[in-house]
Amino acid sequence: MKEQFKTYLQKQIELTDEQFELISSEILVKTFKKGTIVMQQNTIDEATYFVTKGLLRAYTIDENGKEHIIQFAPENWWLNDKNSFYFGEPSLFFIEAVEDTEVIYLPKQFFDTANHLLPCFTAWNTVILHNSIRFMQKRINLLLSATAEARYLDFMKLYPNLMFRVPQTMIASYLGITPESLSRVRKALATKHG
Amino acid sequence: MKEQFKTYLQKQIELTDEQFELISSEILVKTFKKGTIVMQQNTIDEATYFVTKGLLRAYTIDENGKEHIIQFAPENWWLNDKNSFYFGEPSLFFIEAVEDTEVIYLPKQFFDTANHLLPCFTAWNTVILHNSIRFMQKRINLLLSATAEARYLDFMKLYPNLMFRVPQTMIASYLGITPESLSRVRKALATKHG
DNA sequence: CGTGGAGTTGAATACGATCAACACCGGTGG
DNA sequence: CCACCGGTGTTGATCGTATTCAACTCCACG
Repeated sequence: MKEQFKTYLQKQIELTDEQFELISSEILVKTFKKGTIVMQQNTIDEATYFVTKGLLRAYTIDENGKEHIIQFAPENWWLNDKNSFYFGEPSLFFIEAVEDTEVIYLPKQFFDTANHLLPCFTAWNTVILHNSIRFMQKRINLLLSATAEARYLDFMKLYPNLMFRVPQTMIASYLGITPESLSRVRKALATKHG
Repeated sequence: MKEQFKTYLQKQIELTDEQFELISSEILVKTFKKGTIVMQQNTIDEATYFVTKGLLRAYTIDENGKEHIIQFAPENWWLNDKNSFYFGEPSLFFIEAVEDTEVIYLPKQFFDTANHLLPCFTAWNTVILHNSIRFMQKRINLLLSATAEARYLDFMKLYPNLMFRVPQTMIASYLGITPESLSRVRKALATKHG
């Protein structure tokens, strides 16, 4: 619920309870059952999701019907489709609830008012954006340069907890390989390290 | 020179000549001959480059000595290594001048003062960050889902001018394939379309 | 118990990588 | 003016990694 989001924010920036009251009128709490499509491709919905419980994934489907996962969003992660959220264009992704999930739904104007009322909010949000770019640059580099095995090892280091929450099929589609290939990579690693 | 940067900024945001004077004291003009390494990997330099003339590329070198291009930056593009620029950690990339190049060199404090003196600068900078994330999300999706040929076609649409400025070897390493493969892709496309 | 989805394994295939040779072009110096 | 050179791109032959398609196991859940 909103309480958890407030706690999170107060850990990140200076924020009184009163200030939170002012900005929180814009936000909604939404829950989704496992497997629900939270957002369809090619739709416009100028909002960001903040996950308070559960797990979301953003993915595309190519012309052969295969899914490709752009990003996972577990607890305390942000997720949005930039095309839709920020530029008002049709979304590139689908967003789906991988588990039963609860999110804070933040329309664009939430950010406008937060930026107005809380000077430090802007600076903090900028850090998040830079950090997100840093992560994506690293991911691009891995996709360009690393083998399936190396990418899998990196994934395990980056999201140790997701390993046990996400079916292997989805991990494979995040890594850009088939589920069969991932299975073989895992087998090779297992025999390698005993 | 700085004049070109001013013109660029004034097209983007409200900015008087006096305001530009105030913020421009922080910036430097630098030039690099073709082939110069502008920034080494694993160095810390908290600055951003704005290209006024020429072309930069950001790339990594893997353990086999192969290069992988993360990004090109032609005229009026921004380029930085987030690790170094924003987080003060050793850089992930090399940056090299692909052509004789002139840049505006913007230390981190330039952004601090610009944010202070020009309220609209922050908002505009945020748009740039969101846009850059959008581009990277799209690139990740392509790397996950598209064949070498499809990625090449997308590259041509996105950077029609770079086609003729960048050696094929570099395009290949941006696309994540070998120069030989790119050559074959081009041949296949040529025979396909006459 | 059965049923269906997730994961594993095997065999055949395809796509891009690798290694090597060669063509082409622009620049340099005899 | 020509011979040489190095860098860039092309082509061919072979190799390797991941894909595809199919069968099978294993649970979780009804």
